[in-house]
Amino acid sequence: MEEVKLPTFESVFSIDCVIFGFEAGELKILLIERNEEPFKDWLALPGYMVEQDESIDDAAERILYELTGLRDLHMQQFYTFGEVNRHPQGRVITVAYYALIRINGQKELRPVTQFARKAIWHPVNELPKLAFDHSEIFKTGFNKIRRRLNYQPIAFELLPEKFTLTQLQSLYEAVENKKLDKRNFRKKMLSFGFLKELDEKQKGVSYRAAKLYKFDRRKYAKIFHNDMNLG
Amino acid sequence: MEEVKLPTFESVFSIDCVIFGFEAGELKILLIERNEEPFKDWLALPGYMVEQDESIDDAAERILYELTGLRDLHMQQFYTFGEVNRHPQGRVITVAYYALIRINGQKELRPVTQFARKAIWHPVNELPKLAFDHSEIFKTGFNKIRRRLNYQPIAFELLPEKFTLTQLQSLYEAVENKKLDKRNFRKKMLSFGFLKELDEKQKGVSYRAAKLYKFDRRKYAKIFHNDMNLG
DNA sequence: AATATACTGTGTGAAAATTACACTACTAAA
DNA sequence: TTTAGTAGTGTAATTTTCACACAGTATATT
Repeated sequence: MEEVKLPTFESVFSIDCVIFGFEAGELKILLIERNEEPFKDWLALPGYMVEQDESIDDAAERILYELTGLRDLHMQQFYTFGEVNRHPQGRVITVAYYALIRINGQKELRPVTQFARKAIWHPVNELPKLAFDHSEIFKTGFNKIRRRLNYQPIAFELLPEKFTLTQLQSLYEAVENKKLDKRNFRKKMLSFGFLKELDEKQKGVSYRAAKLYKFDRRKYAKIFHNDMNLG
Repeated sequence: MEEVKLPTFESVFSIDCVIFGFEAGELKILLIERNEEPFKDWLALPGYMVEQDESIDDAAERILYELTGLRDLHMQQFYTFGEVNRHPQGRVITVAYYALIRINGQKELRPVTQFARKAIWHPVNELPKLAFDHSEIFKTGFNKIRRRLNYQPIAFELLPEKFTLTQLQSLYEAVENKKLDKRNFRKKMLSFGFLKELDEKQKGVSYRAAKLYKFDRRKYAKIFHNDMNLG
């Protein structure tokens, strides 16, 4: 980082977002390329300051939109980072949020402020060093969703609306970073009863097309008041 | 609440603590009686502002000590509350922490600031309305430890160092609010292998004394890298 | 010393869940 | 029509969970 004189400020709150996506069998997160000091040109989590008159949940939505152009995802707070010197310009306590979304080739990622030069999807495996303590924030968030995957229906937010069981399995394998047994996985998933088999098949593959399924949110809610146990 | 003119302030961070204790088969939390506006004379969670030059973890320790006289407990952050109007005097975002401790009859609870008149243990079942949004904070914290009880060895922080299996069971029953089967509970607990049977028995009971056990932190760490599954 | 009281400590069988494991069926492309 | 590549399926062994009841023992009471 260059030596530049920067203004300092008193206590402020900020938000940082860890947004997961799944594409080509690979788990990715959304990063921005910073266009301002400090850490100009570095990759960072989308994050910015909370305004006086907005709740932190609202701030998270706004900030993500401004830095990446993404809207209307259900973000969820997961941890607050409050070390004294985590930000070089002053005291900044940041509340970290995560969300999981379908990566949508056509939906363009376009920051609406100058603060981010661009937003990109980056595989979680080969992450470079990120600005501030963002590497740590990412790691904490990844552990969080890794655990939540097994008792909350978050996998379906990462997949297209219609998906094959193999896609679902490969998502679990990517997050848990281990191979699962195909027959056992399918048996268990279907036994929950919240997957709806469609009268449709996968298109555009050069081999036997698989059946498509949908996640049935209503059935899920009926069956589980809270948890599913994929332990 | 009375109509009093109060100063306002800009953004500040605060900490609120949800401290659980277990006594006489009952789960309790630590509350203070406020001695200052707003919510003077109300019961509240121990909580106060974070200073400029302390991390939030440090602040949590300091604040708990100042308001209750308690020290050296391992608190853990669990959620951050950031609604705009949660505090009548200005914008206050609060990071909530929990801890579980042995209630120790002889250890006196004595606030070291005038801000709290006194600190008391209150059963979690019949909680009155608390100051600010503290009822909500408590509820969130209680749900958190209810879940964590099943995959982290937190129960042992609430019990005396030497405890009987029946005491352990009644703690689980209090937190989960349901009866458990004695034989199955003991079988499963012992099967983990981290309870050390002592050559000692319960004292001062007017019936057959039960064996005492200790939680063996070293064995626990060896056996579980992370989790135990009491599902 | 006998008796009442109150909790401790223990085992088994049935049911359910988890695991390991391998081949045929199908589709598209060559 | 052949090839390449994934889809889709069942069973048996093992492990885990669950339901369930009574004799043993320390103390207090008479």
